[in-house]
Formats: sequence, C-alpha cells, structure tokens
Amino acid sequence: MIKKQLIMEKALELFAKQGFEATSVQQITDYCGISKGAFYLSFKSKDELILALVDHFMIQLTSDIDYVVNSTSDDQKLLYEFYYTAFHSLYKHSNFAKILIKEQTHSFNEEFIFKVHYYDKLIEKSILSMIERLYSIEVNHTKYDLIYCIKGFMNTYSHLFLFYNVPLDLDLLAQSLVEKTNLLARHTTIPFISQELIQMFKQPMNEEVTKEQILEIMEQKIEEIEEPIEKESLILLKQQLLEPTFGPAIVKGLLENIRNHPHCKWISYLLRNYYEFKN
Amino acid sequence: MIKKQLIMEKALELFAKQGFEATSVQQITDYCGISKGAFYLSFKSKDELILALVDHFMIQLTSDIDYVVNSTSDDQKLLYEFYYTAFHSLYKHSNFAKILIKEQTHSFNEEFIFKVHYYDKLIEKSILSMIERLYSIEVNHTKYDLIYCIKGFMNTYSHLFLFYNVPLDLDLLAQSLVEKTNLLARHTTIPFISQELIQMFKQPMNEEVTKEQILEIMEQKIEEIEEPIEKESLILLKQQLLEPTFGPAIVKGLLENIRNHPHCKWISYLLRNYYEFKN
DNA sequence: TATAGTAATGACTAATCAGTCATTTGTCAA
DNA sequence: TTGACAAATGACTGATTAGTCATTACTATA
Repeated sequence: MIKKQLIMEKALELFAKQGFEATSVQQITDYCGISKGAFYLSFKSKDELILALVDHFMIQLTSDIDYVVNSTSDDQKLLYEFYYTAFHSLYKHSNFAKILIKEQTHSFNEEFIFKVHYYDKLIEKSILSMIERLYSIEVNHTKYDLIYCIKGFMNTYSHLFLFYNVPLDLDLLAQSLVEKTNLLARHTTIPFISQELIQMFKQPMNEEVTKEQILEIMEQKIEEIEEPIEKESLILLKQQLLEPTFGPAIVKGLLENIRNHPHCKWISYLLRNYYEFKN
Repeated sequence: MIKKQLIMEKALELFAKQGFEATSVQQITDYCGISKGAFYLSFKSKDELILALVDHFMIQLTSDIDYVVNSTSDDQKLLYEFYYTAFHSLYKHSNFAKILIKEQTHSFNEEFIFKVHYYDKLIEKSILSMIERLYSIEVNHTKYDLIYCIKGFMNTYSHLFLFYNVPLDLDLLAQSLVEKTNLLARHTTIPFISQELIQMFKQPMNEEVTKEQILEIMEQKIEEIEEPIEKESLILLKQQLLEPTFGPAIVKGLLENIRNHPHCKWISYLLRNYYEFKN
C-alpha cells in the first residue's frame, strides 16, 4: 500500500512535467528506485495508475468545493470562500491540475474522460446550488450561462499559476472573481447557454451512490487508515450507517473529524449528502 | 505543391480526431492514398507538418481578427464584430482549433509552442488596441485583466461547438459576450492581472517583420497563387513596396482584393501594418 | 538452521513508430 | 523508340514502448 503511494507521487510529478503518454513506465520505476515488475504488482496497467490519480485528487477537489458551499452560512462571504477554496485546492494539487488540463481533451482513455466528466458534474452541481442560493429567481434564465462562466474563470485563471508561474495572491484572485461573478449574475440579460442547451449539461449523472456502496468504501478505508481518531470516527460512522444510534450533533462531529484526512474526503462528501447536512 | 496541401488537409482531420502523437505518418499516407516515402518528399518530418498547419491557420485567425478591429469604424458595433469574426474563424477552422486546444499545453515540440505563442501575442495586441479605443482611459488599470477575460471567453465558449457539438448561433454568442465584456469593462474595480503581472504578457514579441521579409513572402506567394486578380494584385503590391507609385486608394483596393484569399491573409496583415491602414 | 511463502527483479517479447533508401514507375524531349 | 531525369514506392532499420514471467532475494515461522 505504501509502494502504491510512492508510485502515485512520483508518477504525478513526471506526468505533470512531461504528459501521460510521454512518460514511460520505466521512467516512473527508475524515479521511484524500484523495478518494472514491482510497478505491475501495484497497478495492473499504466492506465489504472492515471485513473487512481484522477480519483484521488478529484475527490479532494470535489469535496473541498462541496464542503465550502454547504458549510458557509454567511451569504456575503460564500462566493469569496468558494473561489478561495477552489483555487487553494487547485494550487495545493498543482501537479494534478496540470495533468487534468493537459489530458482533458486527449481521448487516450475513455474511462479517464468519463471519470473527469463525472467529477466535473458534481462540481457543477455545487456551483448551481450556490448561485441559486445567492441570486435565487432573479438569475433563473441565466443561471446555466453563469455556471459556465464561473467554470471558465476557474479554468482561465488557474493557467496563470499552473503554466506561467505567476505568484498566486489567493485573496486578490478570489476578490476579483467575486466582483466579476456578481456583475455577470446581476446584469446579464442575454445568456448564450439557454434552456435548450441545458440538456448538454444534464446527460448522465443520475446514478445515486447507494448505502451499500458507501459501506463498502468505508470498510476499505478503515483498513487503510492508521490515525486513531480518524479510524475510530470511521468505524463509528459505519455503525451509525448500519444502525442509527447517535444524534445529529455526534454524527456531524464525527464527520468533522475525518473531513481533512486526504483519504476520507470522498466518504465525507458521500455521507454529508446522505445525511443532507446542508450547512 | 498540390501534394503538400492534400497531406495538410488529411492530416488535419486525423490530428483533430486522434491528436498529433496518436496519429502515425503511415495513417496519414494511407488516408491520402500515397506512400510513406512521398510524405517525406513534401515534409522533412512529422513536426514540420504540424508547424506548417499552425502557420497556415493561425495566420488566417490572426489576420481575420486584426482586420475586423482595424476596419470597423463604428465603435458601437466593434466588439460585436470582433466576437462574431473570431468565432466565425474558429468555427470555419474547427479541426485546426481542436488541434490547437488539444496540443497547446503539450510541450512535445518547442517550436510549436513558440509559434502558437507568437500568434497569440499578435491577437492580444489587436484586442488591446480594441479595448483602448472602446473604453479609453477609464479602463486603464484593468485593461490587462480585461484582455485576459476576453481571451478566456473565446477559449471557454469555443469548447461548446468544438467538443460538445452544440449548434452555433454566432449572432447570439457575439451579443452575449458583448454584454458580458461591457459589464466587466465598465464596472470592474479589482483586477487580478495588475501592473506587476503585465510583464508576463510582454516578454518576447519585439521583433518587427522587415520589408525584405515581406517581399520574400510575397514572391513565394506569387508563385503559388493561380487566381488572376489576386496574382496581379500581389505583383502590383510588390512593385509598390519596392517603389511607391500608387496613391493610398489604389493600395487599399489592392489589399482588399487579396484579403479573402486564404494564402494571402498573412501578407494582407503584414502590409496593413506596414502601411498603418488603421481603418 | 531449515523451509515455505512472499516480494522484487530485469531480461525478454511483441508491437509500434519515425525516418531512410535502393528500386521501380512515370514523363518528358530528342 | 530511347534515354535521362524526376516522382513515387514500400521493405527495412533502429529505437522505444507496455506488459510478462522465470528467476532470485528476502522474511517469518517452526
């Protein structure tokens, strides 16, 4: 399991620098100081490795964004917190973000595209719930256009620190985009993404994650994790899921315990949605 | 010369569909119905082919944009015409635009990146002159931020028809982005791209194209082109460049004659800048 | 220490690729 | 018809790749 993480970390660096296809398995194993055979003990193929990377990081980005949208009670601060968190997360995982942008349009692996698309839809869902809360009905016929602009801003402005090494002033960036977003939200009268085009945004993304699937992931993570607090919190949350005994305060507290563990972000996200802890 | 165009056309399709690296020379030649050896009679390498494609299409995009900015006299319509023309050009050359976006971040070839960057700066220059004309001083400390947003809009919204097959309503798209751009231009108070960050935008791009270089390119094109009007216009313009004899009206007319020939866009751009036909 | 079972190795295979070049085919003028 | 030159061919080379597997090294228990 430790070996798997080593490979993922080292491969991440190489993929970000050279691209996925331009990086050979040999290069990765040399950089890790292990043999080629050892690589295939951890991953069935090179493709499986990149899919693991996508899951690992998109889970963090997705749940960071979802969390901030659902936990920020002050509407005045919400948009700022959203941009701040989103760019903070992208910056923290710069190498992954580079891979994401570089390989997004390369259809070398169908499952890769599908996975990225899946998480992208989740993020879109968070953004939608945020703008509906902030601008309510006044923005109803322009809201899909607005989502698209917000995602566009995220993409466009992240290039600055990802590829041009521009020093990142997170506070200023968030402030600047808050202003822009507010301007567009409050004064746009001619949306391009109209009612007709929304279909495009709504294609898949109907599959709900079932309780059984959540339990399965939890059991897996309980094995992996070593930190005592997080591990016990997970075990208790699993029991709670099988047989509700604790009140909402305890559950929320337990969720808070695991929220920042990189391996628990996904569970945290799934459970929050399951219990509908919106704020 | 005809062979070269055949290869470029067929390769363009394949690159757009599969990506540059994923397309083999064998595939291109099979698709053209020629042998592998014949390919290397037209291009020294696979890299030379993509560089030729970049030049061919970026010249058209760059000069389309520059022309519309410099020839639209009505300020009220300028921004609309800009977006309309830019997206029209991107749509017309969809296959190339796909390649551009797919390979932009892949540093497989340094010269490719350099070339794209070069034309990008030219477009940026056109945008800057446009917004300085439209909003003058009022937008002075936010103008680089505004350029970045405009380029971001172009990127973001072109994805819709390039990768999602969204039917393109050019008029609506232009209207929608005009509104957005005006909102940002007139009300932004917190730019992210500040005075300090402008340096990034100003790095290279000092090399002026000399008269000799223009003449060289013209001679080359005169050989290539068969249409009588365009050919004669080029010959006259070349004479004019060596020894000015005609008045500005004739020169402008001759420029207009060659403006829409796909092989003359670059010359047209260079000559307009040389004579400073700003409107 | 002996043994069984697991982890790790790296030489190997089969496939793919860009680019070359000896050979063949086609096209002129004499 | 001939001969000279140019255009076109495709088998070939050498390099690189993902993935395999027989062999070796290591570890823990008896």
